[in-house]
Amino acid sequence: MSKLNIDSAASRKSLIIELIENGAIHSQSDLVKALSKNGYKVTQATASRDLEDLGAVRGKDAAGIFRYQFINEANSTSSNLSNLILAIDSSANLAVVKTPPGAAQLLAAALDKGIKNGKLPGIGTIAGDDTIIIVAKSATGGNALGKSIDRFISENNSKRVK
Amino acid sequence: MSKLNIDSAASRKSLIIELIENGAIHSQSDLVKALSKNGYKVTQATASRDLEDLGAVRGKDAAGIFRYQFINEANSTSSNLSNLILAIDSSANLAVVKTPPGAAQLLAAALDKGIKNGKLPGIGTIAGDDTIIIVAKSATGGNALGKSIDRFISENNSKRVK
DNA sequence: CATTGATTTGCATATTTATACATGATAGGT
DNA sequence: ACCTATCATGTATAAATATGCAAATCAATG
Repeated sequence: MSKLNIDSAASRKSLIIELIENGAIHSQSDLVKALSKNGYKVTQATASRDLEDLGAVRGKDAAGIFRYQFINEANSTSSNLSNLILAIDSSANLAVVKTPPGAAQLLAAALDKGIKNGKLPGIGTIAGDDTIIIVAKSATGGNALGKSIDRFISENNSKRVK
Repeated sequence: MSKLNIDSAASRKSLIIELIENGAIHSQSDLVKALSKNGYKVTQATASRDLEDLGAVRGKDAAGIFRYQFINEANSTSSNLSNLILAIDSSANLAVVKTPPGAAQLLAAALDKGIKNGKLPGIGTIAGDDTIIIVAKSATGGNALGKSIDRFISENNSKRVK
């Protein structure tokens, strides 16, 4: 794990989020091609699974063209924060959490509580729209912090995400 | 047209909205069966087209089970009200407009303006969550009112829905 | 009520997506 | 280092969905 971004699964999903937000993914084979251009060689089966994990669905846009897009998170948000964690990555003293669009602030609020309580070994967070960066206490604590976050959110929420 | 509700397309779509909101539709063949139980005999192809028209998409729910559901309307809402008209039906002095869940109030506000301006031959509206009833001036004006509504909304908004 | 143009639908099929199973990789525990 | 359990992935295929085309239906008009 760790290192900057060459570790398959998590970073691949981050890329998929970007690709979808750019509106460029019309089918799973599209996605396979786009990933391939960026150095990720996976098959349609993996694309299908990734999209499922990310909660992306295929529907026609305003122009009547199929695109993958993110479904309204309102449903899952209410009960289960762990649904909002799409990927956790780390580097040196940082952990990086990807969320569905718009969910970062909400999830970051929960992480802040964890830090305040001493349940998470971090010293602070910043959240954008779909990404949260959490700063660890130690210079190499990013990786461990990522794992703590995963545990923290899953313990405080009923169902664990697959 | 008109009559109460035995006219295929529009009322079938209304039913589909209900079925989806009840969370009972997991696939298009599910939908074909459910429609059949309610007296609508259509094939999977028609189900596919109806779902497309309604903007419903298939994605896994919190429990990991596939369900059809409505996509976040926020996108289309902003620019184009005609996207919000899913079906227009009429009976005697009433026109009935179906919208995606939650969009009825918004669309009704626009219709109210049209009435106020004299651009729509109606005398008032009531809106629920996904349905608007508009009362026509004349005892048989529902049908014509429905058509006026369609025209009114499409003229005041850029793109016409398919 | 015949004609025309537009809309809806089914049929058959192409396209797309999901998944059972097998395999290789990874992490933990002893 | 070995064993074991868990997870990620590909392969092959099943399941589900979209769509070109033709037939049927409907609306409007003379």
